Amino acid sequence: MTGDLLANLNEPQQRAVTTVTGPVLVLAGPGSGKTRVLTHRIAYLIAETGIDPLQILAVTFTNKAAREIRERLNLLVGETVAHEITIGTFHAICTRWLRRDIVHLGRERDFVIYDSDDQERLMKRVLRELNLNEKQYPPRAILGVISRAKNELVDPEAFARTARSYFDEIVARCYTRYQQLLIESNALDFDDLLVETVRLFQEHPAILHHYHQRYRFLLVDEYQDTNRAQYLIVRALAERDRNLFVVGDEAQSIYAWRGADIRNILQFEHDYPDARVILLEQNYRSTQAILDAAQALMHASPQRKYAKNLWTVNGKGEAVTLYEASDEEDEVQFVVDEILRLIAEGKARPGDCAIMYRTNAQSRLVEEALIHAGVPYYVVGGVRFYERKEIKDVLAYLRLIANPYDSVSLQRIINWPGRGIGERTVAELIAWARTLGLPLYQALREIADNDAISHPFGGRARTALTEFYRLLSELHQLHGMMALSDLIDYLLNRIDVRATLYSEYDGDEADDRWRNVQELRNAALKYVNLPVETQLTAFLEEIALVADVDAIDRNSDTVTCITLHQAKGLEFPCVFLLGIEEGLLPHSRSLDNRDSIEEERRLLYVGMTRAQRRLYLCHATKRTMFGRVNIGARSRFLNDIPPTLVQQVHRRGYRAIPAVAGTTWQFRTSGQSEQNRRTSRNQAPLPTPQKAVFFPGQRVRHATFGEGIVVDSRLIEGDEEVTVRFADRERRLLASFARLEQLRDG
DNA sequence: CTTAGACATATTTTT
DNA sequence: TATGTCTAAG
Repeated sequence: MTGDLLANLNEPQQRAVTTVTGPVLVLAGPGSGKTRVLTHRIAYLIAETGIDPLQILAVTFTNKAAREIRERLNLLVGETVAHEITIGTFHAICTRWLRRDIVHLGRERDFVIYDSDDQERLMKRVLRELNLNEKQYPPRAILGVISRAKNELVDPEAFARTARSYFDEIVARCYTRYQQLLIESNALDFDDLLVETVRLFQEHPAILHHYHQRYRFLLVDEYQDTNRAQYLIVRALAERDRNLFVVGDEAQSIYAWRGADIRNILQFEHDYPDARVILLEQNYRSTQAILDAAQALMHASPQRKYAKNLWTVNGKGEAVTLYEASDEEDEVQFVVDEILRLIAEGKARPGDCAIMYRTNAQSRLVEEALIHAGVPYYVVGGVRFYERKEIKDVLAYLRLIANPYDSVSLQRIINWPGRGIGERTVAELIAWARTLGLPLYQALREIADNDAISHPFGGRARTALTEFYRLLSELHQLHGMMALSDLIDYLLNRIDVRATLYSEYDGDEADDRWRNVQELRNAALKYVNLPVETQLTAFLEEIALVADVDAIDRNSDTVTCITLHQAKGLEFPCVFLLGIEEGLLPHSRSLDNRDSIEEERRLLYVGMTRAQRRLYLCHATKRTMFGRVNIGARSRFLNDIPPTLVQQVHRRGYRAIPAVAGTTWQFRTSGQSEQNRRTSRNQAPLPTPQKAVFFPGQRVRHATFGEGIVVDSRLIEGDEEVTVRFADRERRLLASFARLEQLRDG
């Protein structure tokens, strides 16, 4: 057994797996087999040391990572055993613990979880209550400060005491009220999930003791991304047995702006003087050429503690390519042409390629160029499913069914579908409820049921509010009474969501949105096997914490377009990095601060180390941003990579392909772009033709270029390259992407 | 209370 | 450029 688990591990990996007790810090360079070490270690603990799987707790940052670990453990120790190990994100695990014990903190166990959209809505309400201007005090900015405060375990009172600036004093007032409203709404935001867990451990040693007994072996992934609260949770859990195993890489810390505290990993040895430190430096992912360039970048950084020296047996490989584009169009065109070339030469498939950029705004051009070339692609991110308006609206009803005190949800749908409760009435309702110190739902109940109470609502408003209350309580009655999918069906009918959507949006868009709602309804079918009472809660929780279909489908053979942040943890044979320019990477917003500039450097490092075989670094000398042409200098980071490590390519006679007249509109509206996104993602697997389908002289039609005549056709690498003369010019297309429609002669 | 046009606004986002 | 929010008129 030992042989199996250690067989394919290098020496430091083996040490990491077999050092069973005491604190261990594993510094894992990119591509060094970190997940392997984590999973093999868990398997080793169980199989070799006889540790009870129930005593193992493994914490990750993403659901994806948690799932990956679980799946690999299924293979290593079998599903039955793997099932007994606690694996999850900080937030998911804390939620579970809080559901059990939050009553000890004076809160209800059926709390809802507010996502950033909910937080923002709540903060807007706070600002209005406090008569503050949203322009002067942007809700997001205030929430950012509050989030940082929470992560540092600073409560509203402490924050108010230490407020230095006028702005902070304002924030202090907002923070106080925001927290009151969260409690009143029986809601926790993401930060609260962590903070309340820390409180639980601090204020109730017996509960902490319970978990000391339960979890004897702790593993934490991506330790460099932990914030203060997460650090304290880990420290509390580990303080008795000290069997703490953390994995991380300070060079890949790119979330400081979200509160991640790089000191947690840098000071691990200080926190645990007896810690074993293990460096994983052998890289299994990239070529030496890629590693050399990436390392040159990092070696130029003034901030390095655990400098790693990555090496690989993969060989030198292709030189890293540097391309200086004249502008952003040239840049994406180069990338797309290069992808087409690699495909045509059989050196890559679309699914091998990833295009990475600093800001989401850059994705639009990329998308257009890919559509234009007929290459299947898919954009990671964008509007997440559960963040779509229609979905959130329906979810708001469901959340109210589970917890009518959820004031954000209530406010969200108080006039959706429209029922004559306007802004004015809502404002008055909120103000009135506040003077009575009642949650909105209770205030509504008073209006509906208590004739004696005096309130400012006469005639129409009063009727509308009463009816709304009756609707909510009717729906609330159904909680736990029927299967979730039936409940949703009932709801959709009761408020006629379909008709509402069709009245709000026209044809195609309404179709789209209604389809989304149905998709939501189908997602609920998954819960059919749970007891009826728990289906809704389980559903809502999964939605709150599992955020999105965070599975990037690597099976569909499509080019991946992705931000650098989201690319962390992924790998692709061919990686194209765009916009490596001053102002974009490092981003202009990071320039005033040394630390944030270094974070940008690490971001580039993360991007570069995603590449397995080919890496392209691109920048443009001229870029249009916000409708203005900017001259962009190449990024300072490129100067840190010696010219000997990159090969600069030039293109002669480049000329942007003019957009085909009358077709650009396709990319203009977001709705249409959404459409394109979907179709391209859902494209059927590539056919691999044995013989040519097209022949010279044949008439064909292309979705973008229109009708044309086939000039030439030949088979290449399992595909067919067709040359077609269109109205404007000749184009070479790959049959599998171009989806040419064959027209009959006549 | 809803609707059209003006106007300012503009990273990254594991949960 | 393109988005969301504010303002004035229907």
